[in-house]
Amino acid sequence: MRDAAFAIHSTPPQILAMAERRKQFPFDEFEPKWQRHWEENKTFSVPNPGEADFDPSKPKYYVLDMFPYPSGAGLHVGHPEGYTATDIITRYKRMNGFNVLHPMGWDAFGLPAEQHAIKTGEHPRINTENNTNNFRRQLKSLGFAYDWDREVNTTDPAYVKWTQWIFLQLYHSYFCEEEQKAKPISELEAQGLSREEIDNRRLAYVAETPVNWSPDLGTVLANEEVEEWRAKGHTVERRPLRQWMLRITAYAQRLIDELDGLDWPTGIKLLQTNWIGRSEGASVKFQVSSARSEGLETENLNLETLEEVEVFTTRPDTLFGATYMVLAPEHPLVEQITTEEQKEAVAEYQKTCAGKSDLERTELAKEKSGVFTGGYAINPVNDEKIPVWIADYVMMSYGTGAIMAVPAHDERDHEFAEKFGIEIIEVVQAPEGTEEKCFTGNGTAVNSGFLNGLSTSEAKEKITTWLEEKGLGKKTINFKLRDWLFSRQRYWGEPFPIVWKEGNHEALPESELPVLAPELDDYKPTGTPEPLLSKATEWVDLGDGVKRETNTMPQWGGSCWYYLRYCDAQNPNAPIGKEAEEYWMGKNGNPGGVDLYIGGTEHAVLHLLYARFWHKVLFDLGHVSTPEPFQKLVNQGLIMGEDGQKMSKSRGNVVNPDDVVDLYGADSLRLYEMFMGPLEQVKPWSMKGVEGVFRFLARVWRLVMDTNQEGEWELRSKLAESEPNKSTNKVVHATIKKVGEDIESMSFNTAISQMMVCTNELTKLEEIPVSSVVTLLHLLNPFAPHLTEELNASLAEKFDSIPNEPLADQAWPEFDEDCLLEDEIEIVLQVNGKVRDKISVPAEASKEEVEEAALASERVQSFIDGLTVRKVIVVPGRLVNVVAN
RNA sequence: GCCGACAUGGCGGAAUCGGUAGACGCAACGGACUUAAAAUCCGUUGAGCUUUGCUCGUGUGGGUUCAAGUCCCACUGUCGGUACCA
Repeated sequence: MRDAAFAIHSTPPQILAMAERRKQFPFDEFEPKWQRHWEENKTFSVPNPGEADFDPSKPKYYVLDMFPYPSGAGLHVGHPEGYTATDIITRYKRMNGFNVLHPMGWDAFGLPAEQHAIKTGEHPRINTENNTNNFRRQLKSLGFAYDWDREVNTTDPAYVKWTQWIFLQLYHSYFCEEEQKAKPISELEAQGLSREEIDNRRLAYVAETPVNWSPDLGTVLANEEVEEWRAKGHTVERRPLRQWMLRITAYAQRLIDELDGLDWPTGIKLLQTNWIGRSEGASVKFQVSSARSEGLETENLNLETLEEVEVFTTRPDTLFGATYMVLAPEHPLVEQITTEEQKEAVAEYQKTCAGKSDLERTELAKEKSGVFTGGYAINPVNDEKIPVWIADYVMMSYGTGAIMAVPAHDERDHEFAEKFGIEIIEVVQAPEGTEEKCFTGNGTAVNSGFLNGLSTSEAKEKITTWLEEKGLGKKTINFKLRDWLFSRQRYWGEPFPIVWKEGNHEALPESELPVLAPELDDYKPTGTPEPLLSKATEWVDLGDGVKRETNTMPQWGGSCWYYLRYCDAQNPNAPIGKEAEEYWMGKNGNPGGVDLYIGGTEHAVLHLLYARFWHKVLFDLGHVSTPEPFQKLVNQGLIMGEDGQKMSKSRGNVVNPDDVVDLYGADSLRLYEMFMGPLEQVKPWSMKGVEGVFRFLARVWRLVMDTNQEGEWELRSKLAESEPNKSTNKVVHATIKKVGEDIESMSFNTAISQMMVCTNELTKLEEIPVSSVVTLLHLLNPFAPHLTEELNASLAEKFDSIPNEPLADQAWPEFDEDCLLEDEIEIVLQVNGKVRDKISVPAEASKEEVEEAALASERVQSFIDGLTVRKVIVVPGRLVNVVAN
């Protein structure tokens, strides 16, 4: 997936200079060696149900990384942060007897490859392949435990086929409101609906809509993408275009409700909920004069010439205070309503607005603007004539594109009314003590006829019922979420499996998938909204007036379902086989299939929302067995530059992982990324910090290895097959306990510090028990797999008690609670909450005994001398607090 | 403006349920080893003071409690998201 754009980098010389090349242990020899070992032995390949070697007795665990967009810049240090975390979990779960699925792949469609193709004339596939190879090399050099047999690439024809297949599932489905789920379109056909009626209900449909069009990129862009490309100097303008849309709004309610059962950060849940933006209110119908009905300007209304405008409001209780109405400048009724005198001003204003993007409209939002249309609306509650304005603070794309304006109780309306001298009528009395110029809270209805005296919530209810009875309105729920604009005019994306016949779209049969784009002579944009693929006239024209759809899908298409493909990556007959889907994605009593998903927050309302939508459609249609794709989500925090600023080429603070691996080895990079601080936190890079963990790994190495006279590495003479003593056992078992618990809670930094403590203890010993060392190597293995495997292999060669088997294939150590018990416990003695002394008592001492010992303390006595002891608080195993005055 | 997250030594951070604030690492300083340096090893390192010890100390101000980094109220600052959504 694309992340905040990172430019090409290599670590700047000043940072490299800090790290002179010192190899305290030969990581450059054993790291590639173990990587080769894992690759040749397919150590981390995991079989599917039904395959040889599949062990059904083991529980499954699916650990997923957000797959990268293989940019030309290569990995940056942010990638290995999340990847190391999932890798530790993977290795830990494997050692704990799970079948672990931990795959990697490439989100490889996208504009940068196409930009490269425009420049060089080279097919984007070649550039993509080069970049992918580089990314794969980099990831392998970090020793991640991926099952590379399951590698997927969204641009692979075998993958494109199933992305298109899923699009067709959307195309062939509609959303059944009663059952709140997707159902086959064939049901509507059976009901005898017309072609048009059916097309209007498909989950994938064609509509004319205003979009962000960039002439020099030659494509439309999602709202979220506009800023990024503008910053790179491209122009983006708004214009209406006919586009493919996906009906994600049908799922708005479920996308909110079903977040409930997910183990996601509350911030992300909130972000999605706000993005979907549910608001409850009422729609109200207003009669509006049209330009032809001069009558409205007088007292004599000519009802025959009235138009009807519907508005949405969350405050129907303020209807009596609606003193004007505003239509969005693009509202279709504006033309009919505008009077002859106002025509010129209105047209002028519309023109100004049309040239602005949403963004510009917002930037200029400080000052309200608008124009009176000359038309009037009738307030249905009191038959008052209210002026109709157009203003760009009303958006065509939300609600009905029209509002009733209540200047007394809405800040925007208030500002507007003040500027243009429109009447302001108070209809909600604020509670005592509230002094606001424009009260927007809940209060008591006043000046509101039959609503007077009611509380805001009662008034809302009463007016809504009243409107419904009169047929003037009804209770309505509105969502901010818009349907998903799903087509792009670029080349490097999946073509739609659609053809056009006599102005109608038609799906290609499954047998014709994948539909692949033809080679082009040049990849330059057409300069018009005509998609690039339209240049391939032979490919487009299928004869008999049948033409191919020339738009392509956005990058999000491939990333919406890649986690499913990993489960059954080679399946030629389906996107995912039933048995594989049920095993890896299947129910464990959880709504989500993937057990752990780690990635950045930048996809909170993009990929993570889109993927949930597709998954729900597939669930409704019976293709997957859980309603949600991702059970547990964790966001890793951004890694800042050494200067505390965001890493960027222009600041010269970018760190290239290749350089770090070169200087300190992959294990050091992995360990440092985990030792920096809590995974989810934003934190600055420090080359000195890398050196710190490098020194720790060197200490672990020297715990086992020593140089002989010839300067060769050999096992240390202090190692012995002896029984560890009590205190050694205590620290080792405490480490087993803490590291296990910390991995489970993803507190990797504290797990590492405990292993540092343990290493320091073992280093001090005159005779080092190999069993303790090997236990430490097990614990450290998920973090620093190369070093630990190498040391373990060396030990196994010499000592018979050590199994000659890679750590990755061994079980996670268990701790013995008895080893953690102490004979004597240190008790802190406080007087009035201040620490005054520390005593040692037997572990089994009773409360009374501890209290007695505490009061016997000379130091305590000296502090309570002359005072009366009021209370003695004994916290078993911890402290005694003597309260005296 | 709104929403969210965060605030602890010179720095990154630790502190499970309210119970010894500063684990672990970095940096700094002192020592050992060395002809010397690097590496390594050992030690010191929150601040202040009248230094066997005492006082202060987790953004600010208040509160609850025998006891507050942790809980409650109010505020300030930093970062992130979002923005005329009726």
